[in-house]
Amino acid sequence: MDLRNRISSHYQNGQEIYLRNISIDCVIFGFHENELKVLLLHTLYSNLWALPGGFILKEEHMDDAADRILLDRTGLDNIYLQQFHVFSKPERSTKEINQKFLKNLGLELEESWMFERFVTVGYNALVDFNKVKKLESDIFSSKCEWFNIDSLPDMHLDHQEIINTALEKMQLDLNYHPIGYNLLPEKFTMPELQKLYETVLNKKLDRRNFQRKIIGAKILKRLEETKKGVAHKAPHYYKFDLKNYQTALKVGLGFDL
Amino acid sequence: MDLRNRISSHYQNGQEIYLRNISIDCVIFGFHENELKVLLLHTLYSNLWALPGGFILKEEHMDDAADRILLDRTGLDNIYLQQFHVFSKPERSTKEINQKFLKNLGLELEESWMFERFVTVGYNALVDFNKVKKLESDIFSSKCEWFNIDSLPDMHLDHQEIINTALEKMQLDLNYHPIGYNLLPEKFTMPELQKLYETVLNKKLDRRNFQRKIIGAKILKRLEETKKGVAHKAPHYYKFDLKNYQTALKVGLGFDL
DNA sequence: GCAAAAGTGTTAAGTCTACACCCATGC
DNA sequence: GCATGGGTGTAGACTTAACACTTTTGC
Repeated sequence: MDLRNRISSHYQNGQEIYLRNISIDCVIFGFHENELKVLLLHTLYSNLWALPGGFILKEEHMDDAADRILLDRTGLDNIYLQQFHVFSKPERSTKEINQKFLKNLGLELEESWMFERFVTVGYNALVDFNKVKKLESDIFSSKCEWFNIDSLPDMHLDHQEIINTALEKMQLDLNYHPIGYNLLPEKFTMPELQKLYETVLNKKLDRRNFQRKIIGAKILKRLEETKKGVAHKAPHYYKFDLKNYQTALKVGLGFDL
Repeated sequence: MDLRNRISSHYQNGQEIYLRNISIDCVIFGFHENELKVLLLHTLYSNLWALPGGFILKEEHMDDAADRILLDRTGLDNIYLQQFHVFSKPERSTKEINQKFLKNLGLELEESWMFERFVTVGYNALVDFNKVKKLESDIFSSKCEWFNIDSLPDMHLDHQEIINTALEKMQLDLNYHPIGYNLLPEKFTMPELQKLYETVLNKKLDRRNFQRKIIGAKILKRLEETKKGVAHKAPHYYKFDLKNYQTALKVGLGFDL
């Protein structure tokens, strides 16, 4: 089935398998070369970029739908994914915009469940940039790429607002919950972890105090192994102590950074 | 139009005015005689109690829908209402349950938009128990009553879980945001405010430290007037300094209690 | 005058911030 | 051997927790 047919079929029959009026958009953060990245798709029907999103199957838990969307785009499984906000402006997507998009693809339809209003649930995900080998666009997009958080392209609908809210939410969460697992490689150095926090929080942290606090939280295990090939004292590698990390996710860290 | 007709019409034609597959449930907290209360409706179709809920009109912002629901039940306007979580278990409401409920009302239907699965968005509201003069049930319920948070009756669907989550969320929020406005009368004493915090947090707080912190947050204005008719030193009345209160809602209090 | 609860201040413990020195490595 | 950046300790500032005494009021 060619792309046009698949899109047309989605517009004409999607309501048979998906819930109506509700969608999911994922803000997938990655961390690479000391920069915070977001995963975006280039839409086929406009010159805009969109968040990876999708719909909820009729018998599917919404969280599973978000997992599925993430898996489809990145091949990643078992990711810490959380809903953070519902976006529900009535004008956020309209029949007119949708018809225009379809027209750009050479399709025309009078009625479709896709023309109805959608309320969208925003999900946050933190993934290991390096583990993402596959980047697959969906049927509405041609490319799937990482963008630096502070040089984003023009965005589809209210997706810029969704990203802003996701970032704010993540910064708030940082004060309670650890991050890093899923976002860093399995072994990492303390300065790398600190860079991550600094990037997400967008502020400098004291190296010594940071180390003391994180160590105090007991979410790390220090390895004997040190990083090789650096022109200075070799930093230790650490990995997360998954058991304590999970606990901290639930009960919080107990301090601010 | 009698009640049965109204319900029947809602089941048969509701989809013309409401979004499908998505509903709203409000956890409305009130504070009275040192106890935290929740507003519940007694369902007509079962012996269970339900959260005040409803649906989103096709051209309505979801937040407005929540406001409307609250207004309809309590007559209260301009309430601090926030979405806190989306509940989306596929089995949380089923066609079978709905048909059973209808049958209890002497109605029978083969198909209805109401038989489809619903994802529900939980909203938190804090209201002044004393300002709520009107308590109006909706078309699915016979009574609208306050219940003590720790002696709740048997609940409809997953509404118990929704209340639990709402309470947890509110306890978390307390560490960042002030509460009290909307929940207390316009003038209140410091011990009354403290009781409110103690009740919501479910723990004792030191009277002196509490006072110092709250005063330090500058969200209160002390009045000259004192409470009369108490067999001990008369406490001052306070009211909220709305301007600073609003700021604190956004930027947080800056301390834990 | 006594019981009950409000108002206020102080001290000690704990936490956070800021800062300096030493150490290991590649070049 | 020197430049770079990692590893650790500590003093001072600040915040928080614990606690006691005085005040006002109704009875």
